[in-house]
Amino acid sequence: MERRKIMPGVNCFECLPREHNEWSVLSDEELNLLTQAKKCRKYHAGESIFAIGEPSHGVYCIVSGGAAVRKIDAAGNSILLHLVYPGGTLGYRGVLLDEERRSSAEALGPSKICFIDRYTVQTLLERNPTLGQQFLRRVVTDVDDAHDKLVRNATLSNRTKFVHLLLALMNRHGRTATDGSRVMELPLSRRDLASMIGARHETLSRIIGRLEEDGLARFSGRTVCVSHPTSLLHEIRPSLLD
Amino acid sequence: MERRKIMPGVNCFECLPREHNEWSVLSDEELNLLTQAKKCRKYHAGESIFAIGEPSHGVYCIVSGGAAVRKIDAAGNSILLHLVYPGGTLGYRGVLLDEERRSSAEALGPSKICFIDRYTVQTLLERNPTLGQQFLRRVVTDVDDAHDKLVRNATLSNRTKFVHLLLALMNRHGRTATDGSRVMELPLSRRDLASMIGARHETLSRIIGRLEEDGLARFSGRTVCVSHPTSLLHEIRPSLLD
DNA sequence: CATAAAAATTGATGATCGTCAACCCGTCGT
DNA sequence: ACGACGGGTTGACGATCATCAATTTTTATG
Repeated sequence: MERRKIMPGVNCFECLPREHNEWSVLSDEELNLLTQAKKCRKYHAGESIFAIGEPSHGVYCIVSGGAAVRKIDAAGNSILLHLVYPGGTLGYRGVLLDEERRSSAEALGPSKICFIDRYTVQTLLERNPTLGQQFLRRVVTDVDDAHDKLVRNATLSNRTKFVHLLLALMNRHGRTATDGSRVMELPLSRRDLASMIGARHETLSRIIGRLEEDGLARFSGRTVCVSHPTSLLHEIRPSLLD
Repeated sequence: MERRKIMPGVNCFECLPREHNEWSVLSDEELNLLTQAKKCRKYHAGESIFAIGEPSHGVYCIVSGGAAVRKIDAAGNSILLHLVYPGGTLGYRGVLLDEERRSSAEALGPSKICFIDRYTVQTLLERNPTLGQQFLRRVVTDVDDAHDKLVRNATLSNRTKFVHLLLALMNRHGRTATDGSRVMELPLSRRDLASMIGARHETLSRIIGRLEEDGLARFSGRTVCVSHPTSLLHEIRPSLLD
Protein backbone atom coordinates (compact mmCIF):
# COMPACT_ATOMS: atom_id res chain seq x y z
CA MET A 1 0.00 0.00 0.00
CA GLU A 2 2.82 2.38 0.91
CA ARG A 3 4.70 3.94 -1.91
CA ARG A 4 8.41 3.25 -1.54
CA LYS A 5 10.57 6.11 -2.62
CA ILE A 6 13.65 4.29 -3.80
CA MET A 7 16.82 6.36 -3.80
CA PRO A 8 19.10 4.94 -6.49
CA GLY A 9 21.54 7.78 -6.00
CA VAL A 10 22.89 6.38 -2.78
CA ASN A 11 25.39 3.60 -3.38
CA CYS A 12 27.19 1.67 -0.72
CA PHE A 13 30.67 2.58 -1.94
CA GLU A 14 30.17 6.16 -0.91
CA CYS A 15 28.16 5.41 2.22
CA LEU A 16 30.12 6.97 5.06
CA PRO A 17 28.49 5.22 8.03
CA ARG A 18 29.13 1.90 6.31
CA GLU A 19 32.86 2.33 6.66
CA HIS A 20 32.63 1.94 10.39
CA ASN A 21 30.27 -0.99 10.74
CA GLU A 22 30.00 -4.65 9.81
CA TRP A 23 29.64 -3.96 6.09
CA SER A 24 33.09 -2.41 5.95
CA VAL A 25 34.68 -5.80 5.27
CA LEU A 26 32.95 -6.39 1.93
CA SER A 27 35.01 -6.67 -1.26
CA ASP A 28 34.25 -4.41 -4.20
CA GLU A 29 32.39 -7.20 -5.88
CA GLU A 30 30.28 -7.82 -2.80
CA LEU A 31 29.70 -4.12 -2.39
CA ASN A 32 28.36 -4.10 -5.92
CA LEU A 33 25.95 -6.84 -5.02
CA LEU A 34 24.87 -4.94 -1.92
CA THR A 35 24.44 -1.70 -3.82
CA GLN A 36 22.19 -3.40 -6.35
CA ALA A 37 20.17 -5.31 -3.81
CA LYS A 38 19.65 -2.71 -1.10
CA LYS A 39 16.69 -0.42 -1.23
CA CYS A 40 17.38 2.95 0.25
CA ARG A 41 14.47 5.04 1.35
CA LYS A 42 13.67 8.24 3.16
CA TYR A 43 11.44 8.11 6.19
CA HIS A 44 9.77 11.05 7.78
CA ALA A 45 9.83 11.52 11.53
CA GLY A 46 7.87 8.83 13.30
CA GLU A 47 7.20 6.78 10.21
CA SER A 48 6.99 3.04 10.80
CA ILE A 49 9.89 0.91 9.59
CA PHE A 50 8.45 -2.43 10.63
CA ALA A 51 5.77 -3.63 13.00
CA ILE A 52 5.30 -6.45 15.49
CA GLY A 53 3.99 -9.64 13.93
CA GLU A 54 5.25 -8.91 10.43
CA PRO A 55 7.39 -11.49 8.65
CA SER A 56 11.08 -10.54 8.74
CA HIS A 57 12.03 -9.92 5.14
CA GLY A 58 15.36 -8.29 5.75
CA VAL A 59 17.54 -6.01 7.84
CA TYR A 60 17.71 -2.23 7.88
CA CYS A 61 20.78 -0.07 7.90
CA ILE A 62 20.63 3.50 9.16
CA VAL A 63 22.34 5.90 6.77
CA SER A 64 21.24 9.12 8.40
CA GLY A 65 18.77 10.09 11.07
CA GLY A 66 17.91 7.34 13.49
CA ALA A 67 15.39 4.75 14.61
CA ALA A 68 13.57 3.79 17.77
CA VAL A 69 12.90 0.15 18.65
CA ARG A 70 9.77 -0.65 20.64
CA LYS A 71 8.19 -3.56 22.41
CA ILE A 72 4.83 -4.05 24.04
CA ASP A 73 4.76 -5.26 27.63
CA ALA A 74 2.31 -7.78 29.09
CA ALA A 75 -0.15 -5.03 29.99
CA GLY A 76 -0.13 -3.56 26.50
CA ASN A 77 2.10 -0.58 27.24
CA SER A 78 4.55 0.52 24.62
CA ILE A 79 8.15 0.35 25.85
CA LEU A 80 10.98 2.05 24.03
CA LEU A 81 13.86 -0.42 24.08
CA HIS A 82 16.67 1.53 22.46
CA LEU A 83 17.69 3.92 19.75
CA VAL A 84 19.78 3.17 16.68
CA TYR A 85 21.94 5.71 14.88
CA PRO A 86 23.75 5.99 11.53
CA GLY A 87 25.90 2.94 10.90
CA GLY A 88 23.63 0.82 13.07
CA THR A 89 21.81 -2.25 11.84
CA LEU A 90 18.21 -2.95 12.67
CA GLY A 91 15.91 -5.93 12.54
CA TYR A 92 18.54 -8.66 12.34
CA ARG A 93 16.81 -10.75 14.97
CA GLY A 94 13.87 -11.85 12.86
CA VAL A 95 16.09 -12.47 9.85
CA LEU A 96 18.75 -14.53 11.62
CA LEU A 97 16.24 -16.57 13.62
CA ASP A 98 13.73 -16.70 10.76
CA GLU A 99 10.89 -15.49 12.94
CA GLU A 100 8.28 -12.78 12.86
CA ARG A 101 9.16 -9.37 14.21
CA ARG A 102 8.76 -9.13 17.94
CA SER A 103 9.52 -5.45 18.11
CA SER A 104 8.54 -2.49 16.02
CA ALA A 105 10.73 0.30 14.75
CA GLU A 106 10.07 3.82 13.61
CA ALA A 107 12.16 6.68 12.30
CA LEU A 108 13.43 8.95 15.03
CA GLY A 109 13.48 11.98 12.75
CA PRO A 110 13.80 12.48 8.98
CA SER A 111 16.00 9.50 8.15
CA LYS A 112 17.59 7.67 5.29
CA ILE A 113 17.47 3.93 5.86
CA CYS A 114 18.51 1.07 3.58
CA PHE A 115 16.67 -2.22 3.41
CA ILE A 116 18.64 -5.39 2.66
CA ASP A 117 16.54 -8.43 1.95
CA ARG A 118 17.18 -11.68 3.77
CA TYR A 119 18.37 -13.45 0.64
CA THR A 120 21.09 -10.90 0.07
CA VAL A 121 22.10 -11.01 3.72
CA GLN A 122 22.38 -14.79 3.57
CA THR A 123 24.30 -14.68 0.30
CA LEU A 124 26.79 -12.15 1.61
CA LEU A 125 27.19 -14.07 4.87
CA GLU A 126 28.00 -17.20 2.92
CA ARG A 127 30.34 -15.54 0.47
CA ASN A 128 32.28 -13.55 3.03
CA PRO A 129 32.80 -15.30 6.37
CA THR A 130 34.43 -12.17 7.72
CA LEU A 131 31.06 -10.45 7.45
CA GLY A 132 29.70 -13.10 9.80
CA GLN A 133 32.45 -12.30 12.30
CA GLN A 134 31.68 -8.62 12.07
CA PHE A 135 27.99 -9.30 12.51
CA LEU A 136 28.85 -11.40 15.50
CA ARG A 137 30.71 -8.48 17.01
CA ARG A 138 27.76 -6.18 16.42
CA VAL A 139 25.32 -8.53 18.12
CA VAL A 140 27.70 -9.19 21.00
CA THR A 141 28.00 -5.48 21.71
CA ASP A 142 24.20 -5.28 21.61
CA VAL A 143 23.84 -8.03 24.18
CA ASP A 144 26.52 -6.30 26.21
CA ASP A 145 24.58 -3.04 26.17
CA ALA A 146 21.41 -4.85 27.17
CA HIS A 147 23.19 -6.47 30.10
CA ASP A 148 24.58 -3.16 31.28
CA LYS A 149 21.11 -1.71 31.13
CA LEU A 150 19.77 -4.64 33.14
CA VAL A 151 22.35 -4.02 35.84
CA ARG A 152 21.57 -0.32 35.98
CA ASN A 153 17.85 -0.94 36.17
CA ALA A 154 18.40 -3.39 38.97
CA THR A 155 19.53 -0.85 41.53
CA LEU A 156 19.30 2.72 40.35
CA SER A 157 16.45 5.08 41.15
CA ASN A 158 14.30 6.45 38.37
CA ARG A 159 15.98 9.78 38.76
CA THR A 160 19.45 8.34 38.28
CA LYS A 161 18.30 6.23 35.37
CA PHE A 162 16.87 9.33 33.75
CA VAL A 163 20.10 11.26 34.22
CA HIS A 164 21.91 8.40 32.51
CA LEU A 165 19.47 8.55 29.64
CA LEU A 166 19.71 12.31 29.45
CA LEU A 167 23.49 12.22 29.19
CA ALA A 168 23.36 9.52 26.54
CA LEU A 169 20.89 11.54 24.50
CA MET A 170 22.99 14.64 24.97
CA ASN A 171 25.97 12.83 23.49
CA ARG A 172 24.01 12.09 20.34
CA HIS A 173 21.74 15.08 19.98
CA GLY A 174 23.40 17.86 21.95
CA ARG A 175 25.44 20.80 20.82
CA THR A 176 27.73 22.87 22.99
CA ALA A 177 26.75 26.52 23.34
CA THR A 178 29.23 29.37 23.49
CA ASP A 179 29.13 29.46 27.29
CA GLY A 180 29.97 25.77 27.58
CA SER A 181 26.44 24.63 28.35
CA ARG A 182 24.93 21.77 26.39
CA VAL A 183 21.63 22.09 24.55
CA MET A 184 19.54 19.57 22.65
CA GLU A 185 16.17 18.93 21.15
CA LEU A 186 14.70 15.80 22.70
CA PRO A 187 13.91 13.33 19.93
CA LEU A 188 11.25 11.64 22.08
CA SER A 189 8.05 12.39 23.89
CA ARG A 190 8.07 12.33 27.69
CA ARG A 191 5.96 9.19 27.62
CA ASP A 192 8.67 7.44 25.60
CA LEU A 193 11.41 8.80 27.81
CA ALA A 194 9.50 7.48 30.82
CA SER A 195 9.06 4.05 29.26
CA MET A 196 12.80 3.84 28.62
CA ILE A 197 13.53 4.07 32.33
CA GLY A 198 10.56 1.95 33.37
CA ALA A 199 8.59 4.77 34.96
CA ARG A 200 5.17 6.36 34.46
CA HIS A 201 5.05 9.63 32.62
CA GLU A 202 3.71 11.39 35.71
CA THR A 203 6.75 10.23 37.62
CA LEU A 204 9.07 11.47 34.90
CA SER A 205 7.28 14.81 34.94
CA ARG A 206 8.07 15.17 38.63
CA ILE A 207 11.66 14.03 38.16
CA ILE A 208 12.12 16.71 35.54
CA GLY A 209 10.61 19.25 37.89
CA ARG A 210 13.06 18.27 40.62
CA LEU A 211 16.03 18.41 38.24
CA GLU A 212 15.01 21.97 37.42
CA GLU A 213 14.61 22.87 41.09
CA ASP A 214 18.09 21.53 41.69
CA GLY A 215 19.38 23.71 38.88
CA LEU A 216 20.76 20.71 37.00
CA ALA A 217 18.85 21.25 33.78
CA ARG A 218 16.21 23.42 32.18
CA PHE A 219 13.37 21.89 30.17
CA SER A 220 11.15 23.83 27.84
CA GLY A 221 9.04 21.72 25.56
CA ARG A 222 11.49 19.41 23.89
CA THR A 223 14.45 21.68 24.44
CA VAL A 224 16.83 20.74 27.22
CA CYS A 225 19.67 22.87 28.47
CA VAL A 226 22.34 21.63 30.87
CA SER A 227 24.54 24.48 32.00
CA HIS A 228 27.03 22.37 33.98
CA PRO A 229 27.25 18.87 32.52
CA THR A 230 29.74 17.90 35.19
CA SER A 231 27.16 18.37 37.92
CA LEU A 232 24.97 15.85 36.12
CA LEU A 233 27.89 13.48 35.85
CA HIS A 234 28.45 13.83 39.55
CA GLU A 235 24.85 12.72 40.02
CA ILE A 236 25.41 9.29 38.50
CA ARG A 237 28.63 8.52 40.32
CA PRO A 238 28.18 6.17 43.22
CA SER A 239 28.82 7.85 46.53
CA LEU A 240 31.93 5.70 46.83
CA LEU A 241 33.90 8.07 44.68
CA ASP A 242 33.03 11.19 46.61
CA MET B 1 47.90 -21.98 41.30
CA GLU B 2 44.70 -24.01 40.81
CA ARG B 3 45.12 -27.60 39.84
CA ARG B 4 43.17 -28.34 36.67
CA LYS B 5 41.68 -31.77 36.62
CA ILE B 6 41.65 -32.51 32.92
CA MET B 7 39.16 -35.13 31.83
CA PRO B 8 40.50 -36.74 28.69
CA GLY B 9 37.73 -39.31 28.73
CA VAL B 10 35.09 -36.89 27.50
CA ASN B 11 35.25 -36.42 23.76
CA CYS B 12 33.03 -34.13 21.75
CA PHE B 13 31.70 -36.87 19.47
CA GLU B 14 29.80 -38.39 22.33
CA CYS B 15 28.85 -35.12 24.00
CA LEU B 16 25.06 -35.12 24.12
CA PRO B 17 24.43 -31.44 24.82
CA ARG B 18 26.67 -30.56 21.88
CA GLU B 19 24.22 -32.09 19.45
CA HIS B 20 21.71 -29.37 20.15
CA ASN B 21 23.88 -26.28 20.10
CA GLU B 22 26.16 -24.34 17.79
CA TRP B 23 28.85 -27.02 17.72
CA SER B 24 26.47 -29.48 16.12
CA VAL B 25 27.46 -28.29 12.64
CA LEU B 26 31.10 -29.34 12.87
CA SER B 27 32.45 -31.98 10.52
CA ASP B 28 34.17 -35.08 11.89
CA GLU B 29 37.51 -33.54 11.15
CA GLU B 30 36.63 -30.35 12.97
CA LEU B 31 35.20 -32.34 15.84
CA ASN B 32 38.54 -34.05 16.12
CA LEU B 33 40.26 -30.71 16.36
CA LEU B 34 37.78 -29.59 19.01
CA THR B 35 38.16 -32.78 21.01
CA GLN B 36 41.93 -32.37 21.06
CA ALA B 37 41.88 -28.69 21.88
CA LYS B 38 39.15 -28.50 24.47
CA LYS B 39 39.92 -28.93 28.11
CA CYS B 40 37.13 -30.50 30.06
CA ARG B 41 37.06 -30.07 33.76
CA LYS B 42 34.89 -30.71 36.76
CA TYR B 43 33.88 -27.82 38.96
CA HIS B 44 32.42 -28.12 42.40
CA ALA B 45 29.42 -26.07 43.43
CA GLY B 46 30.21 -22.37 43.55
CA GLU B 47 33.69 -22.71 42.09
CA SER B 48 34.81 -19.78 39.99
CA ILE B 49 35.00 -20.27 36.23
CA PHE B 50 36.30 -16.82 35.38
CA ALA B 51 36.47 -13.46 37.11
CA ILE B 52 35.98 -9.82 36.18
CA GLY B 53 39.10 -8.18 34.78
CA GLU B 54 40.74 -11.39 33.61
CA PRO B 55 41.92 -11.64 30.01
CA SER B 56 39.50 -13.65 27.89
CA HIS B 57 41.40 -16.75 26.84
CA GLY B 58 38.48 -18.74 25.52
CA VAL B 59 34.88 -19.79 25.79
CA TYR B 60 33.28 -22.33 28.07
CA CYS B 61 30.75 -24.96 27.18
CA ILE B 62 28.50 -26.49 29.80
CA VAL B 63 28.43 -30.26 29.56
CA SER B 64 26.54 -30.94 32.76
CA GLY B 65 25.49 -28.92 35.76
CA GLY B 66 25.22 -25.20 35.15
CA ALA B 67 26.77 -21.80 35.62
CA ALA B 68 25.77 -18.42 37.01
CA VAL B 69 26.92 -15.19 35.38
CA ARG B 70 27.45 -12.15 37.59
CA LYS B 71 28.14 -8.47 37.27
CA ILE B 72 28.93 -5.79 39.78
CA ASP B 73 26.77 -2.69 39.79
CA ALA B 74 28.01 0.87 40.31
CA ALA B 75 27.59 0.59 44.08
CA GLY B 76 29.59 -2.62 44.27
CA ASN B 77 26.68 -5.01 44.69
CA SER B 78 26.85 -8.38 43.03
CA ILE B 79 24.06 -8.87 40.49
CA LEU B 80 23.22 -12.28 39.09
CA LEU B 81 22.58 -11.74 35.40
CA HIS B 82 21.51 -15.16 34.21
CA LEU B 83 22.04 -18.88 34.42
CA VAL B 84 23.49 -21.14 31.76
CA TYR B 85 22.67 -24.82 31.40
CA PRO B 86 24.08 -27.85 29.55
CA GLY B 87 24.58 -27.06 25.89
CA GLY B 88 25.01 -23.39 26.68
CA THR B 89 28.12 -21.42 25.83
CA LEU B 90 29.72 -19.02 28.23
CA GLY B 91 32.21 -16.20 28.01
CA TYR B 92 32.02 -15.56 24.27
CA ARG B 93 31.83 -11.80 24.78
CA GLY B 94 35.40 -11.26 25.81
CA VAL B 95 36.71 -13.64 23.17
CA LEU B 96 34.75 -12.19 20.25
CA LEU B 97 35.42 -8.58 21.22
CA ASP B 98 38.95 -9.31 22.40
CA GLU B 99 38.41 -7.63 25.74
CA GLU B 100 38.80 -8.45 29.37
CA ARG B 101 35.99 -10.20 31.18
CA ARG B 102 33.34 -7.83 32.39
CA SER B 103 31.37 -10.49 34.20
CA SER B 104 32.28 -13.40 36.38
CA ALA B 105 30.94 -16.92 36.26
CA GLU B 106 30.76 -19.73 38.77
CA ALA B 107 29.50 -23.28 38.76
CA LEU B 108 25.89 -23.57 39.84
CA GLY B 109 26.37 -27.04 41.26
CA PRO B 110 28.79 -29.88 40.56
CA SER B 111 29.41 -29.30 36.87
CA LYS B 112 31.39 -30.52 33.92
CA ILE B 113 32.50 -27.63 31.74
CA CYS B 114 34.75 -27.58 28.69
CA PHE B 115 37.16 -24.78 27.94
CA ILE B 116 37.89 -23.91 24.31
CA ASP B 117 40.77 -21.51 23.79
CA ARG B 118 40.34 -18.44 21.62
CA TYR B 119 42.70 -19.73 18.94
CA THR B 120 40.66 -22.87 18.43
CA VAL B 121 37.44 -20.86 18.37
CA GLN B 122 38.87 -18.56 15.71
CA THR B 123 40.22 -21.45 13.69
CA LEU B 124 36.92 -23.27 13.72
CA LEU B 125 35.03 -20.10 12.88
CA GLU B 126 37.27 -19.57 9.88
CA ARG B 127 37.17 -23.15 8.69
CA ASN B 128 33.44 -23.59 9.04
CA PRO B 129 31.37 -20.51 8.23
CA THR B 130 28.25 -22.37 9.30
CA LEU B 131 29.60 -22.35 12.83
CA GLY B 132 29.60 -18.58 12.63
CA GLN B 133 25.96 -18.61 11.62
CA GLN B 134 25.11 -20.90 14.49
CA PHE B 135 27.03 -18.73 16.89
CA LEU B 136 25.17 -15.77 15.52
CA ARG B 137 21.88 -17.47 16.32
CA ARG B 138 23.03 -18.22 19.84
CA VAL B 139 23.99 -14.62 20.51
CA VAL B 140 20.82 -13.28 18.93
CA THR B 141 18.69 -15.43 21.20
CA ASP B 142 20.73 -14.13 24.13
CA VAL B 143 20.10 -10.52 23.19
CA ASP B 144 16.47 -11.44 22.73
CA ASP B 145 16.26 -12.87 26.22
CA ALA B 146 17.94 -9.78 27.63
CA HIS B 147 15.43 -7.53 25.90
CA ASP B 148 12.50 -9.53 27.20
CA LYS B 149 13.92 -9.22 30.68
CA LEU B 150 14.29 -5.47 30.22
CA VAL B 151 10.65 -5.17 29.24
CA ARG B 152 9.51 -7.24 32.21
CA ASN B 153 11.64 -5.25 34.62
CA ALA B 154 10.21 -2.04 33.24
CA THR B 155 6.70 -2.56 34.52
CA LEU B 156 6.30 -5.58 36.74
CA SER B 157 6.33 -5.53 40.52
CA ASN B 158 9.03 -7.36 42.41
CA ARG B 159 6.52 -9.99 43.38
CA THR B 160 5.55 -10.68 39.78
CA LYS B 161 9.18 -10.70 38.67
CA PHE B 162 9.94 -13.22 41.37
CA VAL B 163 7.07 -15.47 40.31
CA HIS B 164 8.48 -15.36 36.78
CA LEU B 165 11.88 -16.34 38.10
CA LEU B 166 10.41 -19.06 40.27
CA LEU B 167 8.58 -20.65 37.37
CA ALA B 168 11.68 -20.48 35.18
CA LEU B 169 13.77 -22.15 37.87
CA MET B 170 11.07 -24.74 38.38
CA ASN B 171 11.26 -25.65 34.71
CA ARG B 172 14.95 -26.39 35.03
CA HIS B 173 15.27 -27.73 38.54
CA GLY B 174 11.82 -28.96 39.46
CA ARG B 175 10.37 -32.43 39.59
CA THR B 176 6.71 -33.32 39.65
CA ALA B 177 5.58 -35.15 42.78
CA THR B 178 3.01 -37.91 42.80
CA ASP B 179 0.23 -35.51 43.75
CA GLY B 180 0.95 -33.20 40.82
CA SER B 181 2.76 -30.57 42.88
CA ARG B 182 6.14 -29.33 41.77
CA VAL B 183 9.19 -29.43 44.03
CA MET B 184 12.72 -28.16 43.59
CA GLU B 185 15.93 -27.38 45.36
CA LEU B 186 16.79 -23.74 44.78
CA PRO B 187 20.25 -23.52 43.22
CA LEU B 188 20.75 -20.00 44.57
CA SER B 189 20.83 -18.09 47.81
CA ARG B 190 18.03 -15.62 48.52
CA ARG B 191 20.46 -12.78 48.08
CA ASP B 192 21.18 -13.94 44.55
CA LEU B 193 17.52 -14.50 43.83
CA ALA B 194 16.84 -10.98 45.06
CA SER B 195 19.59 -9.51 42.88
CA MET B 196 18.10 -11.24 39.83
CA ILE B 197 14.85 -9.31 40.22
CA GLY B 198 16.52 -6.09 41.28
CA ALA B 199 15.33 -6.17 44.87
CA ARG B 200 16.95 -6.21 48.30
CA HIS B 201 17.12 -9.51 50.09
CA GLU B 202 14.88 -8.20 52.85
CA THR B 203 12.24 -7.40 50.28
CA LEU B 204 12.50 -10.87 48.78
CA SER B 205 12.15 -12.37 52.22
CA ARG B 206 8.85 -10.56 52.65
CA ILE B 207 7.67 -11.49 49.18
CA ILE B 208 8.32 -15.13 49.98
CA GLY B 209 6.41 -14.73 53.20
CA ARG B 210 3.43 -13.31 51.35
CA LEU B 211 3.52 -16.06 48.74
CA GLU B 212 3.30 -18.58 51.58
CA GLU B 213 0.45 -16.69 53.23
CA ASP B 214 -1.39 -16.75 49.92
CA GLY B 215 -0.85 -20.50 49.74
CA LEU B 216 0.96 -20.25 46.43
CA ALA B 217 4.18 -21.92 47.51
CA ARG B 218 5.96 -23.35 50.50
CA PHE B 219 9.58 -22.50 51.22
CA SER B 220 11.78 -24.42 53.59
CA GLY B 221 15.45 -23.65 53.36
CA ARG B 222 16.27 -24.13 49.72
CA THR B 223 13.35 -26.42 49.08
CA VAL B 224 10.35 -24.96 47.30
CA CYS B 225 7.03 -26.69 46.82
CA VAL B 226 4.30 -25.39 44.55
CA SER B 227 1.14 -27.43 44.96
CA HIS B 228 -0.85 -25.73 42.21
CA PRO B 229 1.47 -24.41 39.51
CA THR B 230 -1.49 -23.04 37.58
CA SER B 231 -2.28 -20.60 40.36
CA LEU B 232 1.23 -19.21 40.02
CA LEU B 233 0.76 -18.94 36.28
CA HIS B 234 -2.43 -17.03 36.88
CA GLU B 235 -0.39 -14.61 38.92
CA ILE B 236 1.79 -13.51 36.01
CA ARG B 237 -1.03 -13.09 33.51
CA PRO B 238 -1.98 -9.48 32.97
CA SER B 239 -5.44 -8.73 34.29
CA LEU B 240 -6.52 -8.34 30.68
CA LEU B 241 -7.01 -12.05 30.32
CA ASP B 242 -9.21 -12.47 33.37
C1' DC C 1 31.27 -30.09 69.11
C1' DA C 2 32.00 -25.35 69.52
C1' DT C 3 32.54 -21.02 67.68
C1' DA C 4 32.66 -17.70 64.17
C1' DA C 5 30.79 -16.06 59.96
C1' DA C 6 27.32 -15.66 56.65
C1' DA C 7 22.54 -15.91 55.44
C1' DA C 8 17.89 -15.16 56.47
C1' DT C 9 14.10 -13.16 58.96
C1' DT C 10 11.46 -9.50 61.17
C1' DG C 11 10.16 -4.82 62.66
C1' DA C 12 9.94 0.15 62.18
C1' DT C 13 10.28 4.08 59.34
C1' DG C 14 10.72 7.15 55.50
C1' DA C 15 11.40 7.76 50.53
C1' DT C 16 9.98 6.64 46.14
C1' DC C 17 6.79 5.51 43.00
C1' DG C 18 2.18 4.20 40.83
C1' DT C 19 -2.53 5.36 40.49
C1' DC C 20 -6.54 8.17 39.89
C1' DA C 21 -8.15 12.48 38.90
C1' DA C 22 -8.36 17.18 37.44
C1' DC C 23 -6.65 20.57 34.57
C1' DC C 24 -3.95 23.17 30.92
C1' DC C 25 -2.56 23.66 26.31
C1' DG C 26 -1.64 23.02 21.55
C1' DT C 27 -3.23 20.44 17.18
C1' DC C 28 -6.43 18.74 14.20
C1' DG C 29 -10.58 18.19 11.75
C1' DT C 30 -15.47 19.22 10.60
C1' DA D 1 -15.24 28.76 15.88
C1' DC D 2 -15.96 24.76 18.16
C1' DG D 3 -15.12 20.48 20.31
C1' DA D 4 -12.39 16.31 20.50
C1' DC D 5 -8.05 14.53 21.41
C1' DG D 6 -3.43 13.61 22.89
C1' DG D 7 0.45 15.19 25.53
C1' DG D 8 1.94 17.30 29.60
C1' DT D 9 1.57 18.95 34.38
C1' DT D 10 0.02 18.91 39.16
C1' DG D 11 -2.22 17.24 43.46
C1' DA D 12 -3.67 13.70 46.74
C1' DC D 13 -3.26 9.23 48.35
C1' DG D 14 -1.91 4.55 49.02
C1' DA D 15 1.16 0.70 47.87
C1' DT D 16 5.59 -0.79 47.35
C1' DC D 17 10.09 -0.75 48.41
C1' DA D 18 14.82 0.51 50.53
C1' DT D 19 17.08 1.28 54.62
C1' DC D 20 18.68 0.61 59.25
C1' DA D 21 18.78 -2.24 63.08
C1' DA D 22 18.08 -6.26 65.89
C1' DT D 23 17.52 -11.15 66.11
C1' DT D 24 17.47 -15.91 64.66
C1' DT D 25 18.97 -19.59 61.75
C1' DT D 26 22.11 -21.86 58.88
C1' DT D 27 26.57 -22.85 57.25
C1' DA D 28 31.47 -23.15 57.51
C1' DT D 29 35.63 -24.18 60.09
C1' DG D 30 38.93 -25.54 63.42
